[in-house]
Formats: sequence, C-alpha cells, structure tokens
Amino acid sequence: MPTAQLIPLRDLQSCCAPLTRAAISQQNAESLARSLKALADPARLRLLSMVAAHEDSEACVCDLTDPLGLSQPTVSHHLKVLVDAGYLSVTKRGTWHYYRLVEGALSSAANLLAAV
Amino acid sequence: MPTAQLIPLRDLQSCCAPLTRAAISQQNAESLARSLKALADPARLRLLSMVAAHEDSEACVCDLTDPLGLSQPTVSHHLKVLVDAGYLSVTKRGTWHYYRLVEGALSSAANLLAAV
DNA sequence: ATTAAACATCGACGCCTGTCAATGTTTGTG
DNA sequence: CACAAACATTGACAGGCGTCGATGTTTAAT
Repeated sequence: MPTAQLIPLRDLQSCCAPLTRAAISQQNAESLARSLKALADPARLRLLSMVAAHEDSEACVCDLTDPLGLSQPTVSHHLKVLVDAGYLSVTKRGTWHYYRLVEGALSSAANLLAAV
Repeated sequence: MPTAQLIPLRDLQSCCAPLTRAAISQQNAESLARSLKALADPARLRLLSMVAAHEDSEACVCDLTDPLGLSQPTVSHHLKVLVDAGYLSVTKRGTWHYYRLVEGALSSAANLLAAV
C-alpha cells in the first residue's frame, strides 16, 4: 500500500496548509499591541473623548477628574499612559497642564488595526 | 471688592471649561475597551493575521501552534478570547476545529476607535 | 516668606492576565 | 474495544495593571 493512501486526501488539503500571504511580524505585533493596550481601558477612552469634546480641544487634569469619577493620581496615571503612547500631548501654562489630542494618532492606530 | 475680581479672568477661560460636544458614555467606553483588550496582545494579533493569511482563510490549532511558538493550551486560550470577542468563528470538522475571521469585525472595531 | 492650588510621583494593595504542564473530552482508526 | 490525534479545560504560578492615599514639586498669590 502506497504511503500516500495512509493519509486521507481531505487532511492534506485542510490541515497544516501553507500561508497564502505574509502574516504580521512578531515586532509589528508587539508594537501594535502596545498601542492598543494604551487604548484598551474605559477610563482612558473616556479621557480621550473628554479631551476631544472639551472647549478648544484641550483640558487640564482638574477638568477631567470629577467627570471621570476617579482620583487625581489615577487620572494623572492614565494621562501619562496616553502621552507615552503618543495619543496626547501636554503643554504647561502656569500651574495647569493642558492635554490635547495628537492629530491623526487615533486614526493611524485604527488604520493599522484594519490592516492586520 | 466684587467677588468676580477675586478670580483672574484667565482662569475662568482656561480651566474647567464646558464640554463642546458629547463625550463617550461609560457603557460605550467599557464595551469598546473590552473589544480592544481582546486585540491588545501580540499573540492574538499574530493569530488573527495568520488565520487571514492561511489557505482558504481558515486554520486549525495545529496550523498555528508551531509558527506562533506557544504551547497548544495557550493558543487555544487566545483563540477562545478572540472568538468570545467576536473576531473569530469556529467550525468543527472531524477532530479539527477550524477558525475563521468574522467578516467586518476588525474593521468595525477600527471604525469605533476612529470615532472616539 | 508663607500659603494654597495643580499636578506628578511613590508605595501598597487586590485583581486580572499570559503561560505552561497535566488532564479530560471527543473523534477517527485499526 | 483499544488506541491515537486534535483540542479544550483545569490548576497553578509569575508578572502586569488599575486604583488610592500620602507625599513631593512647581507655580502663583498674598
């Protein structure tokens, strides 16, 4: 009996088939995962939205703490995560630190996601 | 001295200004965060990409374990997360479980993200 | 100089998550 | 029926994460 007959044809067709296009690399996967991890939190999504919705599209921590319902250190922590990930920028005027959306950062993350 | 003069005008303009559009709700933020959390992992991003790149756009666990470099239980765990989040579907034929991308799931997540 | 306000940082706590080895379950094969 | 293969589930562990109170830092006002 030929060896080929030991393996049903269906198996050869269905299982362990080759790739038909290049999959994402490990490095790109880690990079995109980091970007998404920064967004994958309810508080941070709301912060982004609140900054965007705020007058002049910028907001200080005192604007955000009460509406968000979290402590000031926690809000500062989340804002730092968003800044480090490139979604927000900070400018300091006097005692206030003003956070603003980085133009195109969110949409470029969305584009990367759709291209996976 | 009138009370208004006790507070510098700049402060009234800059801090604690009102919202100019509706921010995302707490429920929507939690829902989107759950969807993003399922994607915010290098192994899961690679799994999605590998399934999409695979022949006939479907793959079984045995196709994915070796290229991913993780144990079979870990791969099964990640696939379950992606199925629960609605990004993958499963069909069982014989002993094999075939995973396939859910049409439009990734792009709709990307659209939600861009709309934050 | 003192005080107060805005914000960041630190330390600690509980919870969640990614990972694996071991085991269970289902399906096909001899 | 017995055995093997594909896959899921369980249990356990280490590390990461969200949260807060306490404290430090910087700036402005008196």
